[in-house]
Amino acid sequence: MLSNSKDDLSQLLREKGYKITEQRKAVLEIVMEHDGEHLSSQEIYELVKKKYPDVGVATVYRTLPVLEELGYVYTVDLGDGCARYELQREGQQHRHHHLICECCGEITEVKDDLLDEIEKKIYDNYGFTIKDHRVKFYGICSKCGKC
Amino acid sequence: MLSNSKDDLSQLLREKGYKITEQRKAVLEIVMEHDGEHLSSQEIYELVKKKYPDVGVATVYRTLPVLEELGYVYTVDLGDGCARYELQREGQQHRHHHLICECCGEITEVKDDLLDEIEKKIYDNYGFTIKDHRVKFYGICSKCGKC
DNA sequence: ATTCATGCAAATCGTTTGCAACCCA
DNA sequence: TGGGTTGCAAACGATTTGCATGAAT
Repeated sequence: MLSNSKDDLSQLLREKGYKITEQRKAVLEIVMEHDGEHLSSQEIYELVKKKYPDVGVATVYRTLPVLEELGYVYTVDLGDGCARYELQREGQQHRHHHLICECCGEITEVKDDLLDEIEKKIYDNYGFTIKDHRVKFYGICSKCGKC
Repeated sequence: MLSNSKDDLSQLLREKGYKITEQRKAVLEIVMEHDGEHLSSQEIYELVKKKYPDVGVATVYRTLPVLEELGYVYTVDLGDGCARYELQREGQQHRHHHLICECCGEITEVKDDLLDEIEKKIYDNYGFTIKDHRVKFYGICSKCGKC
């Protein structure tokens, strides 16, 4: 079970044979400060830079996959041609789904998984064992639906 | 109801105020020759180039969104950092789902939609009206499962 | 004749890489 | 000490853009 606390970073890094550096702490710090957002690597770099001006782009780009490996973040693909990251919530084994409003662009997270039955059907029909999924729904959110 | 036949291209282009050109016909021709594949813009360009050497990259890149608008293709995002296109099948109102094998990389299409119930639940819980979806399942296909 | 489409090359954008200097273990 | 890590700048790959030419209506 992984914890999202920043204090565990050192330990997790050590376990994987990575070195503990200020830069890695900085990137995690920034990402944790933006829970619920879907920042691109570029945006994360800019935020890191603002707080810690000496950190280079390459470091941020190299750190994000490490944080992903350690279970702190995972990538979200919003189809805009850049890698985006989202904080991995504690106790969440699967990625959650995203509702993307075509009107205002708001991204809502779906807390429920809801796919168990479908995944079973797919196993029955295709012999495909599902380990993870990425699900995006496009439509109109409740706010925009009223207008 | 749209038809996937290449003969309708001229008409659809005309309806939208686009001009009918050999290049647009060529791109559609190539895409139709590769039904079932998920070619990147780059790959489509190379295939077009092979058959019609005078067509430029920019034209292919400009044509694909037009074909998408006309309903001939839609984009698939396989997370490899490039735009991929797939032929839109006749009579298919929603995008189908993809099963991506983490072992051999094979991409299988799921013919059934299976999401109606979930979409209803999401409407009930979030007030979000779903118009389309992108669903990818990652796991192990039947062939790889046996090894 | 007008407007839109094309090909080319240059520009852009996000990301990766090579490398010398640097710092953690 | 010694190998992973960093910052910088250059390299990269996919895609887009400006522009003068060319083709379609």
